[in-house]
Amino acid sequence: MKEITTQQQRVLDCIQIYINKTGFPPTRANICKELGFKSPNSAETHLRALEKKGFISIESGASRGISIINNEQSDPSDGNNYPVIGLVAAGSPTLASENIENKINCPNGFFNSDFDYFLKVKGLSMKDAGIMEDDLVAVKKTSDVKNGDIIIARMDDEVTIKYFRRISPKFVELEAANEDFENIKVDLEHQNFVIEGKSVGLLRKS
Amino acid sequence: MKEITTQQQRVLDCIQIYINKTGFPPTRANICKELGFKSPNSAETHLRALEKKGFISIESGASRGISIINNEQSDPSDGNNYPVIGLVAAGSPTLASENIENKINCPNGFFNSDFDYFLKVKGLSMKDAGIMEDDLVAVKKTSDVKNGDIIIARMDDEVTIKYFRRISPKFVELEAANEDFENIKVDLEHQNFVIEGKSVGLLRKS
DNA sequence: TATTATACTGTATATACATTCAGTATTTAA
DNA sequence: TTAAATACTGAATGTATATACAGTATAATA
Repeated sequence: MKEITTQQQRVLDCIQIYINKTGFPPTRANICKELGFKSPNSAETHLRALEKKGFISIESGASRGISIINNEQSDPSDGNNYPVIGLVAAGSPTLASENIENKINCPNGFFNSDFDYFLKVKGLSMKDAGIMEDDLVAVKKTSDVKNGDIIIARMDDEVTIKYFRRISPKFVELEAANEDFENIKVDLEHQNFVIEGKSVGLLRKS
Repeated sequence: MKEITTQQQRVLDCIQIYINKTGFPPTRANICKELGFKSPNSAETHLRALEKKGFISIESGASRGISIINNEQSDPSDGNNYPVIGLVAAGSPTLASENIENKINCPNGFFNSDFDYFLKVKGLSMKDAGIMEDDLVAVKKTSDVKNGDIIIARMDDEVTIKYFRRISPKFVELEAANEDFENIKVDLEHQNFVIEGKSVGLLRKS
């Protein structure tokens, strides 16, 4: 992160205040009015400078397409706000902001174990375990899992939620809770297999 | 705050998710793309309905001028305590202290609808709906239920959770979500039948 | 010394967007 | 049983908005 100038800071503050007031970012004209500029290009150049320095991102062509980049590393669970992450076929359920759909506030000790995020389930592969489409599974990040645990695993960029079963020192079986799905036998030596965490609870909002 | 429809809830969720992802609200076209509408007017009318009902505000003429109105009055630190009531074969799920197993603290607006208590489920009659033994169903006390709703009903002191279906003015059918259970046909004129409430969410603590 | 970044005014324009109008169909209240 | 609300498609339009281009001026590099 490079040095920010006084004027750029004023523009950045102006954007934040505008969002707080209205709920959406300002246009170039809005910024000009707030800060007394007489040309939209004044705002434009400041925005480009702020983007270049990494303080904001600008979506090309989109009106009001400004978003402030938050460099607070503290996030994932700030206070008791837990991120909701969509389960997509490809890509890992990282806590990167582009994967976070929203956040849910939970009191301390809401589930029997602490947890790190909610995973929004796609598909019905665990329906016999009572896990349905769009259910939110409370996931604790850990690789310490036991037979019968419901785990979130990643194989070659594909993320799945399944029952865990160790069948030999070098083999693991992932069992679906749905007779329409076949079990997956994982060769730990020759396959790219990562245990992201395990389910410690479930939330359904309907 | 008036009742929100399913489609309006989808639009509202879509807006929130879009803001969380991008940092700014969607256009009508964005909403159409997300939800599969083919005309921007589909989004427009939903937005007007949501505005009329007080869920959002729209700034006239401004692009992306949508902001979600947050009316959670109480601060997050002191959510409400909701009683957990055991579903027992006999006896009604009243809020009498002898029926309350414990209490669970939930922030306001935790589920999409407000609710009155958690019902601890016994048995697997609703397993195909993803409701398993010992699950906690968030129950809203109401008799205003539609076909397909999951309701909590009482017949002659026996409390059950089932799908609701009105089959004629004088008959109601209670459908289990489990092929091992038979549907129950209720004669409204000659049977003692009370709708205690409906399910608006679910919580599983394992 | 030439170059780059900062900090503006002012004009212009393609397009992104809100918004209206005209339909169709279904469901729900009065 | 008429009216209103819901839930859409499809087309049209004025304007809100991003963004490029042409300047001017100062301070900070290299």
